[in-house]
Amino acid sequence: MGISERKEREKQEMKDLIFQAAMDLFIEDGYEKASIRKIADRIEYSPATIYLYFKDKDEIFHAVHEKGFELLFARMETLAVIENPFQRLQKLGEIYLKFAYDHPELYDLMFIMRAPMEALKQENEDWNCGFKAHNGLREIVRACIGQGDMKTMDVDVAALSIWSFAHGLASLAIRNRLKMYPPDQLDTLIPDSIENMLRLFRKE
Amino acid sequence: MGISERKEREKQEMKDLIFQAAMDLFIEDGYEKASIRKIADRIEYSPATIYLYFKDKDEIFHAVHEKGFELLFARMETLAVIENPFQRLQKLGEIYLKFAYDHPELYDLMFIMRAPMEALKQENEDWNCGFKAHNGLREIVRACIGQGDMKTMDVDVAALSIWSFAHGLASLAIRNRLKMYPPDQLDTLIPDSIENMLRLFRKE
DNA sequence: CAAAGTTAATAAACGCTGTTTAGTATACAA
DNA sequence: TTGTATACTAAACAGCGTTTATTAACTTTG
Repeated sequence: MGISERKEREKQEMKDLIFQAAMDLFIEDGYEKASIRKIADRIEYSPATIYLYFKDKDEIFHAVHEKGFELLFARMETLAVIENPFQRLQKLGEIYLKFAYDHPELYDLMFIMRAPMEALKQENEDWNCGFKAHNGLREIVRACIGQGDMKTMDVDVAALSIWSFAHGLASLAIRNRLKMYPPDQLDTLIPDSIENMLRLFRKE
Repeated sequence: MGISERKEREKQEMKDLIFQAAMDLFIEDGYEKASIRKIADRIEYSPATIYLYFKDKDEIFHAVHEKGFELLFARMETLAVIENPFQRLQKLGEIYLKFAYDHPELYDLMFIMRAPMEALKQENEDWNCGFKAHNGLREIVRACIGQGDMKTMDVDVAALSIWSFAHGLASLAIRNRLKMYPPDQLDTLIPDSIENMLRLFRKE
């Protein structure tokens, strides 16, 4: 009996359809504009139908947030070919901040907004994407210190510090808190700050 | 004729009343719960009355955000008596992060939420609180470098880096992105990270 | 003092939001 | 063909920020 398989498939296709509409609307106009009703409108179903496939809005945007991590991880794959751990760290920072610059709404959802974390809480799940990303950073930091490219310090301390710095920079920019610097000054100030920070962590 | 003065005074008192209700609700339950209708309820006026004293919700929460900066600046006054610039920087970091820990909702409004920045945009004003706070940091950094307590680097680069690090730490914690570290590990990891970061900036 | 003008306050509505409920078709199984 | 399970939705609920029209009170003027 292939009927239940087809139904399963159709259910997944519908879920994908909803997700894709949510993703598109979100990327286009941000979280505020991506309402359940507009998602429903776009796929030409009623709002109530959405709730047959997703528990609530948080769950939809948790899915979008996961897709964001997929995009970030895809960009990170280029790291594997870099031999030198410190160069890998440098490139990781570049990728991370470029991602925030290219997809501010996605970055916002992944690292600033509350919605996707609320979805985790309800399902009693771990923040696996976040764990994986942070673990990537930690392993690079470990290699840097092990190789003697980075000053001797606790791996977790270094990883948390570097992430905090990068996230601070990205989130201050995204949430419009860098008004004290004119845009053209920021264009040099931000790369300079990153370079300077790497210099401080580097050994010698 | 003292009538117009009295009216002026009453107008200000009403504005204060609304502001105080907004502040209390916000501190108690956060931004989501502090709706115009609940503010109106609390002071026993109709929601429409609020709009006679504030242009919109953003303007109310811009006022709350300014009050937050007042509280932060009050805490910063203890810095003046510290002679050594690097100790002043250390203390500033401590005050900044303690503030974020003590008043997460206020910190959120001041440095993460979009609402108060939207209010600025509409009035075409500058982010004076932010400018003032950042200038305080910059002057301390300038003194540190001038005195030879901090490694030689551009003042703006150092100030932006330190702020980004501190804000990154605070905002990751407030927006629940540090789940990869159990709370008791964070209790030591965060102070260690701050100490380590200061060590990296310190000369010698 | 009464009439006119000004101001403060609000009830009700508008157009949104996320979510739930009850009911209707349709597709499948017996 | 009949009965049941499934997919879907119209309508409603309860909330939101905000605006409009109206009332009530107070102040000024003739």
